[in-house]
Amino acid sequence: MKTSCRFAMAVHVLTVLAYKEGDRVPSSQLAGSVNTNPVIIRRLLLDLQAARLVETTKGAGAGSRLSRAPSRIHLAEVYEAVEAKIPFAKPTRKPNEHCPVGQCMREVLEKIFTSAEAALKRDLQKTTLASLMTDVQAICGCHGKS
Amino acid sequence: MKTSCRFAMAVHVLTVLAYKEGDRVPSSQLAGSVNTNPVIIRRLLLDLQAARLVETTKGAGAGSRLSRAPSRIHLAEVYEAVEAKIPFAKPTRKPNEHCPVGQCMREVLEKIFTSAEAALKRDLQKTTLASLMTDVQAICGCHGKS
DNA sequence: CCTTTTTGTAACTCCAGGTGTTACACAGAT
DNA sequence: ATCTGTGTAACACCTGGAGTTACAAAAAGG
Repeated sequence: MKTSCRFAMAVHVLTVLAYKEGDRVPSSQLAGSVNTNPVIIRRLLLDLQAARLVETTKGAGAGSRLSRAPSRIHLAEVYEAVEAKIPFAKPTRKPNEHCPVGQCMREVLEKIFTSAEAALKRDLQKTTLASLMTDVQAICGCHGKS
Repeated sequence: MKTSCRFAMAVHVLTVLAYKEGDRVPSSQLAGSVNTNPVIIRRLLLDLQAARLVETTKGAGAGSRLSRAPSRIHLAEVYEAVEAKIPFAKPTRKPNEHCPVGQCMREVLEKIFTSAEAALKRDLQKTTLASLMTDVQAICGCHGKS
């Protein structure tokens, strides 16, 4: 299994926003922190906006901020917001028609994948942005704005 | 998140082998069931061999078979055997040196990813090849050797 | 109204990884 | 010796994500 970088980037971005405590942060600044292109960040923010995790405004002095307290944002939401909708890849080619096992393989795999992904989300649900921030502080000792 | 097709293919292959009840099955036949190329199957079998899930012999009348009873093979093993070693993608570029959050992001994400993957494996562990076979029977009614 | 800042978005390029294919050496059975 | 089937290399191909540039449109401030 593999995630795209999007989940890691999203967590990074949201953590930065949490530290900014409601200040509007432009995509260029977030891109600086993640060390990527502002457009990548904006595309990510679009997903986070749709999930009501951040609020973004346009214009001079504008940018994004969290739309909720960090304690009320858990990582399962982030995962759902930015990660691909189809978690487990199914083979592109159809299974052999004549093989009895192949016929119902897709259905069986579907069940397994759904259950596994649910377990994964349950685990991510245990971590909130707030608890993540205390971890960050414990590790590198940074806290407060910028 | 996304898996490669390898996990789905591996489950498919192992299920077929389970139905063959110890008979040696050549890669060409397995490829026929999955509807892919025999080389793809052989590459997959190499991983399954390394994980001691199947035994493969060479020569005329040879092929692969399960090395254990289906009830003693659970999907977490299969997952570990064939899936990429690095489950969650980390950004290729290093985070900005000047950003305090970026500094420890990797470490924090590592913890989260490890925990999430463990949860996923625990879920897969609940399904054995044998229980999967009863599901297959329930859905499409096939049972016994091909 | 004009300028500045910043987002949203399109149109690309680039790259990695997985899939598929062909070809061939080697191993084992009869 | 022959036939069957694996292990493996060397490709071509395709998809998806990351990155980049460019530009229209929105909002704020004079």
